[in-house]
Amino acid sequence: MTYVLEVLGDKWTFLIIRDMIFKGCCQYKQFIDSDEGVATNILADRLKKLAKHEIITQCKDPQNGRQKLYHLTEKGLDLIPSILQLIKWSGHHDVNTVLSDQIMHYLDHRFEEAVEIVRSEYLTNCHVG
Amino acid sequence: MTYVLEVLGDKWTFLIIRDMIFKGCCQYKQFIDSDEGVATNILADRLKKLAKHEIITQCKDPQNGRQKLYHLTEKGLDLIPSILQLIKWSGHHDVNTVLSDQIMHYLDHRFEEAVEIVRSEYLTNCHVG
DNA sequence: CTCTATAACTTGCAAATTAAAAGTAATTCA
DNA sequence: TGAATTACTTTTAATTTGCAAGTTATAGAG
Repeated sequence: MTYVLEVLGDKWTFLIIRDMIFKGCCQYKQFIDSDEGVATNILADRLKKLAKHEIITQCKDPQNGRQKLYHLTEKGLDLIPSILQLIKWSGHHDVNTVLSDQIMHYLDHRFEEAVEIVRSEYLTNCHVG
Repeated sequence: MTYVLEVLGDKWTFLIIRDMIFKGCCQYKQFIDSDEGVATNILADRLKKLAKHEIITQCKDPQNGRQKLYHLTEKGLDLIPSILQLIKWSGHHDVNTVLSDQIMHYLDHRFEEAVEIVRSEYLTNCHVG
């Protein structure tokens, strides 16, 4: 539990992982352009930290040598249930979090399926082994 | 999701809620004495914030007028699934988090039951309506 | 082959936040 | 009445953050 906090107990770290899972973000630029507005030094620091904890991997884009690609590891993907539970909580208790009836139904009654959908969607879009 | 971070995106807030759920902490002194070592000003600030968001309630102890009692609301109790998912993740990926086979089995295969057990145990120990 | 653009950082500094220590207020118990 | 306990608040120093401005490496255009 202390480890979870070391890894996730920070706003920006959390948002980075969320943007990877749900927006398919995998480049430095994409995180910077994301609506949250993270500072460049903070982003670099958090990406380094996440890589150190093996939650993400960093590699050169074979198509474009000046870009790097960030991808979630299995350990990172295993955070999907936790994040979905938090989204579910928001759906129930935060007026500003408006989720469709279908999504709420999945979260409330078919949680494991929801996890699988999010996971396989990520793997499809980010086509990594 | 932004709301979750506003509420939980902070190490100490998270630890306070965890200590309430799993250690039955309900007094200022208990949080201070807890192994984590939170500073008094930070604790006061976070308890105020949690009360403002209606995740906990604050009331005078009828038995001892100089004490206050902090209790989780329904909204706060609804965080149990999120926290259990994080514990489950720790059990799988952090070498320092050692959970018994029985607990891991519950988290992996009977998650809803685990949530109910933790919830009703809290309600029993903290005997609030 | 040079020149400009782009991506991914790093550095420096002011501002905000946190931690540690000491102080305060209300209540209880001797 | 006076010491102890609980729940804070205040002060100050240290740490962390956010912003702006560099820096490095690669790509593509001419």
